Amino acid sequence: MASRDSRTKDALYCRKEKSLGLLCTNFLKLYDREGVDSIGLDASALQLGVERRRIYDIVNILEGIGVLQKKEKNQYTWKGYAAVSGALEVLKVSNDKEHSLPSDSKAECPDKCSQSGKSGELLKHKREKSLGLLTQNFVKLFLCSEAEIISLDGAALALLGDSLDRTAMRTKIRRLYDIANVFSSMGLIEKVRDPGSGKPAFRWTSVGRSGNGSSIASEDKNHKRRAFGADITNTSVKRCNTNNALTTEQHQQCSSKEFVFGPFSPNVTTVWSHETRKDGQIQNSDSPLCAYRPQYSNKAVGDLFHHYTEAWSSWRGEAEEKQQIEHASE
DNA sequence: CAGTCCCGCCAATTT
DNA sequence: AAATTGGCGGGACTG
Repeated sequence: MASRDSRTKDALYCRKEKSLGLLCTNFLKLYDREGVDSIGLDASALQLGVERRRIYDIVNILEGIGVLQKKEKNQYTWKGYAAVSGALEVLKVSNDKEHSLPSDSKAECPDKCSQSGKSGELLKHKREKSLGLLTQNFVKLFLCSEAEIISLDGAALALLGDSLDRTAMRTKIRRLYDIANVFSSMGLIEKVRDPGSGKPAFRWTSVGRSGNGSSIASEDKNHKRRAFGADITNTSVKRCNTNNALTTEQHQQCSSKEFVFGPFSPNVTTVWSHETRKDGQIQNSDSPLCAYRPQYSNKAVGDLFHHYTEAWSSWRGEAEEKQQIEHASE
């Protein structure tokens, strides 16, 4: 009922300090050291100074990339960046096998969904809307196509299957923002401007895409989001914190303009975003699967699907890195 | 004003 | 029943 708010005054509060991306950076920094292999959610929340809920977000996304793996209640196993390459490869393959767009109403569980009788409409597969699955599907969008730039709107549209529901779209996009922030903090993607519409979009930062290059490109070499002076503990004023009056912590203004984008190269080829009002510059291929094209009431989705089918014949040489997929240790 | 996305309510699951 | 998980989206914050 009554909510604690109206802190319109002394808010020395900086939103960026509470961002999921920063939290992720700190989380990773906290566990990316030798000797670590078990992560307790309680400890994480405590160490990072955030509520449990936030840890779940980070953990679920990270697990989708293979950085972590749930061990048991409250416990996750640290797999590290090294496991990302393998996880990404697995995602490509899995996408290869699925011959239909993943949607919210389509299950893809590998096991037999022996759901006999019993109107199990209620006991829906919870994975359907999990952040983890969304994360993986988002990755597939980048890895399984030639598209260089993808906007969250475009991704949401594609991942949504159809249902042009305004509400569903908004919710999906909101989730995508979370994932994008985490990925950005890890350097997996970079925010760019859609040259066509000028709207924000993301680009996968060469990790897993054509050309082996190297596993996980940058883990911590070029972070634009500066962390705090030296405190991993992200304890600061909340937007509307009642108790827990912290002393006047040294609040260095984090706003200003200090975005240090690396040497970008405004070089794009394909654009994934609805409203793509560019010339028919979209490369057209003649994949046999292009024939199968469900009637999406939206052109954007159609294009997206086009890219998917186009990607079917892309990865052929998968026998190059099949080593880091294990999970032997505990 | 258009993007972002924090925050935490509360439902679903698990213990 | 209590404790964990984690959808979901209102609405505050940017730029």
